[in-house]
Amino acid sequence: MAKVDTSLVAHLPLFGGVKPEDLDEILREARSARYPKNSTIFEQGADAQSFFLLLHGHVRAAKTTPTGEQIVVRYVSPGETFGLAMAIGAARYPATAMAVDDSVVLIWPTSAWPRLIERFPALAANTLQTVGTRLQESHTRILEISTQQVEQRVAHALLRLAKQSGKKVDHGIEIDFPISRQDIAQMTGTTLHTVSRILSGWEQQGLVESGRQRIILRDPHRIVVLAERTVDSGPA
Amino acid sequence: MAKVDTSLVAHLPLFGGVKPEDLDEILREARSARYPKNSTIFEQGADAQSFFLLLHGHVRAAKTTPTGEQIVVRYVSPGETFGLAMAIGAARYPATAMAVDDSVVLIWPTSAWPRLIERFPALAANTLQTVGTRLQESHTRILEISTQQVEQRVAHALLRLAKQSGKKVDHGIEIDFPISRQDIAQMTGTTLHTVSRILSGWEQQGLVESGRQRIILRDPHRIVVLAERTVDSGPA
DNA sequence: CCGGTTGTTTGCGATAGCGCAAAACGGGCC
DNA sequence: GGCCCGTTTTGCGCTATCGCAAACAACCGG
Repeated sequence: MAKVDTSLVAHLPLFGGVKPEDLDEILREARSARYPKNSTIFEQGADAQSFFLLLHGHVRAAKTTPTGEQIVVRYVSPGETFGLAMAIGAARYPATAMAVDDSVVLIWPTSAWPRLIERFPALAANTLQTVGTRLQESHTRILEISTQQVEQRVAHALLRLAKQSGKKVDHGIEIDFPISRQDIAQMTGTTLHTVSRILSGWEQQGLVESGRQRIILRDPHRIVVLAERTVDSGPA
Repeated sequence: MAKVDTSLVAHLPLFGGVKPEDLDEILREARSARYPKNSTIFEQGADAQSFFLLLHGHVRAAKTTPTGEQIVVRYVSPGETFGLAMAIGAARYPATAMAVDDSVVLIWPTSAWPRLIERFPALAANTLQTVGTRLQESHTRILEISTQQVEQRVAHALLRLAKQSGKKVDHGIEIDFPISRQDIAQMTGTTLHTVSRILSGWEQQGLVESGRQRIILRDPHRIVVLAERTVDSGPA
């Protein structure tokens, strides 16, 4: 099995307060794997046999209703954990994880978790911190869906994606993984049609440039303004 | 200061895996306080100086936008913790907590948390579990707001309230704390007007009986049906 | 280089739910 | 017992957004 260099992961929040030699021990329990673009890492409802740390690539976590509709729970960036079902005492994954880019992950067996946190309590504290942060973000998202119009929500979503995974390009910021209108719709609680209309509009105003699964923010500042705009009318 | 009997709280999830004598030590760091109905326990944005365990009563956690709109994040029931800002490494409370009933809480200073989890790692593990569960519930809520119609969402909200804080009464289940249409609107991402219309309709069909800040589910079973109903039309 | 597949754009109704306004209601307080 | 205030109800027009359908466009594999 490929050995993972501790120096590559030592700085991650997950391992804060863990001594280097302990880190080595933790990593010895993991294996690494590569998931090609568009492959499924685990499926909602499946036995939660493992938990993951993303090293390279991007992973989309999505939740599906009984009737087949989905929402994107989040996009996972390198350095983040996902599939932490055991942290909440769940035996099954509450969402589906799919690689949106060729991705590399570290995989621990779920069964190792209790022992790991007992030996290295910092792991539990760190995980609590990240899960807590996600909870707060989740509440913010509920607040937005509940109180803002679609256009503002899409603006917020793009700004967040740009912050999280934006790559500077010539004149603007590009979201550096493939993302469709449908995906954005599923992040903002709307339909791909509405997202398409909004982006078309923005494109005409020079706010963004976009194409097939590709979005570049050309004028982030004005998008921020849009995101914060109150419901009342624009320029009379 | 009133001494808290360990036997009253020993069974709570928060203290799972904590030895009785340790529990005693943990409780010694807390003080208890009583908040009368409608009093504010802490305000969004305030310094997170304490975290709380609810012993009696009910607490509403709500988040407010810059423009003054709010959502109800959750209702806290006895035995649950709240105000865990430190768990996510936040210096300020992300929401406002208000007692909806006369309530009694245990209060620990935020500063005690790091020491507590170091000495009693089970606390971190237990808290991780509850925060993780809340995160999942939060995702479920996003899924509902994004994919269901208002009526279904209200149905789900009432069923959850009934499960969490329902009191059996003559013919039905009563939500055993004061809750207004506005509150329900803020839980489901709609307006008090719409909630009022829906409840009026349900009342006529004998599904619920309600009044000023009071709701009784008369026919939970049919409400479940409503909650699960797909968007398509009702009886042709 | 071509055909198929997947993602995007856009037009055009249809409508669920909002927002405003006003009236009715209920309960506690003096 | 009567008044005042917060809550609830309800009517009515409005519109943001959906939903469907159809035409495009871009990429992929052969």
